Amino acid sequence: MLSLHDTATGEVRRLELRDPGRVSMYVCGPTVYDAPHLGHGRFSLVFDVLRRYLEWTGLEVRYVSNITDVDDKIIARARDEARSESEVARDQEASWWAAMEALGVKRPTEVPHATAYVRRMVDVVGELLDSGAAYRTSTGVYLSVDAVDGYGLLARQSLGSLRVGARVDPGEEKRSPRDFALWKAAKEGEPSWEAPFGRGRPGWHTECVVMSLDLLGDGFDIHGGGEDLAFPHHENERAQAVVLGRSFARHWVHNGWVVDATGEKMSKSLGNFTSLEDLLRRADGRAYRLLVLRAHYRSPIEVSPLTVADAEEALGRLDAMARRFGLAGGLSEMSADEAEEKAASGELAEAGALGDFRRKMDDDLDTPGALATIFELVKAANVAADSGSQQLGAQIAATAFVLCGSLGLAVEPGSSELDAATAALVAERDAARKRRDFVRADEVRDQLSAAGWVVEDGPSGTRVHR
RNA sequence: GGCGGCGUGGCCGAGUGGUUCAGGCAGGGGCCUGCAAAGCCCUUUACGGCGGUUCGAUUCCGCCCGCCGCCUCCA
Repeated sequence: MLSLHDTATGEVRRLELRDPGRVSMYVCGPTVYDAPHLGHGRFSLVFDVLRRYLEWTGLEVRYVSNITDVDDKIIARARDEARSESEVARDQEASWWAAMEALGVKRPTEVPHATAYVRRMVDVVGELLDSGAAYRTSTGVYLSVDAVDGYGLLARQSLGSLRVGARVDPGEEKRSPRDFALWKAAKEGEPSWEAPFGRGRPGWHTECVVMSLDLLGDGFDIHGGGEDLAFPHHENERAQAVVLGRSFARHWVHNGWVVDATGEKMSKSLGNFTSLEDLLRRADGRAYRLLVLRAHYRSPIEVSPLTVADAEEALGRLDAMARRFGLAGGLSEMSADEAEEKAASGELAEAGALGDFRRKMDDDLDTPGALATIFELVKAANVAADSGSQQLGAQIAATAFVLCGSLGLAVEPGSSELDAATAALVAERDAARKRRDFVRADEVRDQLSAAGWVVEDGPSGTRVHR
């Protein structure tokens, strides 16, 4: 069974499931006010890999990830563009899913939208008011963090040691600067909903606690997101659950930053971010997945033209393997159990590698180690084939292919479907080489390369792909 | 100020108290090839500094230097 680092304890511990065989996980999704950037891509990939790996090992995963579609920044953008908030949210959500598809991220099993949960949030805010931990002001409803046992757990700091950052806005009438908004009183021209404590809209920290508990139930298994969400966002969600007397996430998982070539965190406020769209225009989405997998999920990753190109080269090595051994399709969906059966029956080679791979993944998702296992298989497959054991090579390669599939890394042989003109050129090159007319053969190769084909000569003649 | 992380060979990036090696990429040499491509083989004291513990530390402890993050919207 998998062990994962838990932010609440600061330790790697075994994942103890609420319901054996079934995993419930909630990952904070995007606020749809702008184009998704590399950081969004990273958390999506990290949790997609976690989800896929759990599924691959035979667990049933319920993966909920929300869309925040009501928020200050959406309102601000709508205002700037003289559009409605719902239009902004709809458009930005569309580019979110387009980017997710390009990255090969599986759709979560449920995607709750904040605006569809306002009723439930109103109920919860009412309960928090009834409990006495929340209070009303002229600007909304706030939760008093002093009323929360163990506030600061996820920051791993005591309440008293948390420095107060921003000054308290006198207009907010908060009792403590760290109190946070559960409900924001309606302002002219902003989206708002009716509530017993006044018309308004929900605060960000309320939607996730409501939706996660509503869909996954008390004591669900994993709550995840980027490291910067640990505090205060996740802490504030937890605070509400504590006040409500409901058991919340059993395990907190947070991923590290994307940093630029100077080692600085990529963020909107610093302006040093790259949109996913920019990256995907320049590079294969699979290369970004590989780049993310090459570092441990809690470490920062450097994304720069250099590291992306490096990942693309490594990906090319995997694709070349698929080409050499004719791997495709269905294999990549083989589960761990099936793979082990096939390894036992000899259909897949290198059974030891399966165990090795799982040991590494089970150790807090050591994806760099898992990739090393895969690349060792690639080499072993090539060595076997080079020494004449084509079949053994193919079995080893198939094992590597299955493991890539478990990480959502779609290894592809590339397209080698030829149009008639290309096929004719290939035939001509073969003929020219046969009669040792290398001048003509080279001319044909140049023509093919100019048309975007990669030319490889093998024992069975010229092969091209792109 | 509080809390936390990091510093590994040209680059990215794992890992470990001690004999042999993470892995990828790039460069160099070789094999194969008509030439390429792909593939394979080889590639020179790698572990921030100073102390300490130890038979032995890159790995443990202390100090120092440097970098980064959270404490405020942020994946």
